[in-house]
Amino acid sequence: MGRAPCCDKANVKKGPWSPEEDAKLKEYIGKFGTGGNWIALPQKAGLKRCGKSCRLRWLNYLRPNIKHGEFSDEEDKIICQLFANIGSRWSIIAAQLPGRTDNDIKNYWNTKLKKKLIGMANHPHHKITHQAPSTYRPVLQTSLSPLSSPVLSASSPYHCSPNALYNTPSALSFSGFDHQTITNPFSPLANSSKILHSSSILQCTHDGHLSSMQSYLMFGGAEASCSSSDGSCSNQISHSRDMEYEYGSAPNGEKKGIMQKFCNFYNNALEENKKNMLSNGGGGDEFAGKPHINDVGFWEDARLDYELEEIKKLISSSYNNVSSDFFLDENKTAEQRAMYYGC
DNA sequence: AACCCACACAACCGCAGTACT
DNA sequence: TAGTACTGCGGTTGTGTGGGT
Repeated sequence: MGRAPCCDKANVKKGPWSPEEDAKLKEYIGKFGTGGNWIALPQKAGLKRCGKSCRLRWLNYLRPNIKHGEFSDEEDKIICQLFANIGSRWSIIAAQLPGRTDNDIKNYWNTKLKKKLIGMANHPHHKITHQAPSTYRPVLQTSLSPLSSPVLSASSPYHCSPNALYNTPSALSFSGFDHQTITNPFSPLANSSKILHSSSILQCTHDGHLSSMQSYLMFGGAEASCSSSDGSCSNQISHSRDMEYEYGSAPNGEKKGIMQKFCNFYNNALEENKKNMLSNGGGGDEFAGKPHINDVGFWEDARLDYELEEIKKLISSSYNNVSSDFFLDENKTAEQRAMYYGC
């Protein structure tokens, strides 16, 4: 037996709110507050709405100091920074942006910001082969091969240690059921709602080439998090956890922070865009006026109420270690990984 | 002018967590 | 301790609108 519905579905109005309904709700809450009981509120306020609907309408639209309209560059930065670290925890992200709601930010991310970042990553000059030393991130380079290109053929010219195993990030996406094809994770296909996620074990041959040993498929959306309560995704995930992990740091032992990579990625995109602007004679610069991430105060003046460590603590039940387990973390989304790859 | 499509935003749905009895 | 009610959250869907053909 399922749980009781929160309201009588047959007798509640659905769909867009009318100005009259808005006024009623505003007036009632103005006089009496929510009373800590959203379920009872609509009846008291004379509204034929579900309590949840009233709550949403109030929180996302009617309550005072709600900010609507364009997001500022500053807000963009904060959203990107937090998303790269904590993922789609919109309520936590919203807590850093006064006047913005989680719903607002979620919509903004899904409709604009994500596309902007993916667009930056798709820039022909931003293939990570230009940015990542092939000696320690061979797999990442191949992950950005053109759509439908054969993946990791025996002649792949990447340097690696003989017999070392490499785990390809699970965010690498298949464009179809052909598991021999790995698509560019920045491609629109990787952004479609029904794609396959893959994870492969790759082995270095004695002559220093990579060969594919084993692949795993994961059904679900591009941002599959396998958070289903029935644990149906656990099989695929456990494979990843068992794999040897080879590229968590640079050969010199330097730890590459996620945000440092994202900053490099963002800045490179900015620089390339400027160069293109100059060579093309200007016009249509979507990044015009954007601050440089290395600029003094770029991040500093985006003061957050939560320090990163605090946020990590907040979400520790879901994420164990943001940086060192990045690729093994099945909760990382395609966009988060895209940021990592792109940097 | 009519139709189609893409986009942005609002709203809904279902689940998980928490408080209360 | 178990069951229930309620809230909050994140993912998804629905709807209105504007642009292109």
